[in-house]
Amino acid sequence: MRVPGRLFATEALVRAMDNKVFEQVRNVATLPGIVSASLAMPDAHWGYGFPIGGVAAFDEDGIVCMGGVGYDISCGVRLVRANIPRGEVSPKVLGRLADDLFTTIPAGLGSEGAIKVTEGRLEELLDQGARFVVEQGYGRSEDLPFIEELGSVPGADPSKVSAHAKRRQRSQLGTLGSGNHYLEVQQVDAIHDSTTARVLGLRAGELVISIHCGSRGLGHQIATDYQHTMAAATSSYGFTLPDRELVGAPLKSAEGLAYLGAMRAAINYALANRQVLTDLLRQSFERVLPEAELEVVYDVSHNTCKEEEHVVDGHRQRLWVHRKGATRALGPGWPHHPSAYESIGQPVFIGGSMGTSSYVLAGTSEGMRRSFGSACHGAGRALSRTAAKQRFRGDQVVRELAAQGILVRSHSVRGVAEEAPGAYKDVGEVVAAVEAAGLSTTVARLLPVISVKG
DNA sequence: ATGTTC
Repeated sequence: MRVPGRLFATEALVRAMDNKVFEQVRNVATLPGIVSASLAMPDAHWGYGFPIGGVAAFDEDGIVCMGGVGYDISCGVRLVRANIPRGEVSPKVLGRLADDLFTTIPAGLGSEGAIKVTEGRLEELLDQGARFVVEQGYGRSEDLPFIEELGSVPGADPSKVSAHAKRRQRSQLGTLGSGNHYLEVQQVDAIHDSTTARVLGLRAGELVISIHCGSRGLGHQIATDYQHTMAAATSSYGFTLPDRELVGAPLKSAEGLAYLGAMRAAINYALANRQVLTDLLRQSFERVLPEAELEVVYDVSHNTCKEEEHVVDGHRQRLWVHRKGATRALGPGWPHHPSAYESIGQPVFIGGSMGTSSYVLAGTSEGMRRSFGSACHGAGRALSRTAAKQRFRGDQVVRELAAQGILVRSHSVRGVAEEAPGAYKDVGEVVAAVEAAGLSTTVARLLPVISVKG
């Protein structure tokens, strides 16, 4: 190991962790150019090469690893506030909203949207992200300051994205996908930090909407393509690795630069995807609940590699920070923050599971020192998908949640069983561990009202 | 996560 491994968690969470996580944290610590420590968040679990919940930063002489980002490039969460109290919406209207969202928001494996992007326009989309789709009429220019990187990460290189990856996304812009992706209408249940909540426009009892999804088939295909490129690079640059899943290329190499260019294109695709979904969301609310006024609170990813400046051992350094299942949570004054958020750290959105809480957090200066400005990303599974399917029945889960007043609309009964609340750890415990470690502070808790899933 | 095993 070149650096120590460091795990942020409570004793109970460490005991619940797969031993594979510790092995993977240790493996990542051996990689060329890694700085300070190989980190894992309290929701860490076994992933491809890196643990999901893993954070690792490399200096310019280090490498970039596709396993440090994962297959769902730039998966993330956008929070939108509706500026209307739940109490002002009747159960009947909530039911109509659930049905309208279910028909309006394309979701599910292989789901397709109504938008076809021609090849020429796709290059612009991959280069400009949410900024491009706003110009095309999806959403408002006022949304852009409230998206990470102002809606468009620089340095994307669409020419490094394979024709196959481009083809796979053909009808996928503005779609949720499947698995743990969802669109959820929630109510602000508890305010933990009233000052920051006020800055974010979050008021107890009001409705908000979380959109959790990524770059769909495009990002997945980029990861698959570069897995092969990186394997070839690893052997040609003569790295010896503890795990072949950790293949990577020097940051300055042709292969490394190509991956970074393609990965940033996928980031822009994901930002555009969530922007188009926001537009569909507004259309749905406009039909059913026109009193609502939908404004973007923020949009943040949890599967990325980003070039950032951090202070390490007293001096400022340019680093490439891999966050895989770890939310960027930069401290106050972070680059590209909207002026309205001058006084607070980067907003962080932690999804629980269907039927449980989600949390809004904010990054801290201490998190900058301890985790390169990173936090957890979710509850983390307690049961595998297979185990969850054996334990739960999807139709029964839907009925039980309906009895609690939570409306689930899903394209897949089996998917609901896999995503049952009982298949996940307690998200509150994970969030408490992040806060105890000083990585972020808790701002508000959200409770589900309507859940739209693939 | 993923046209869920090229």
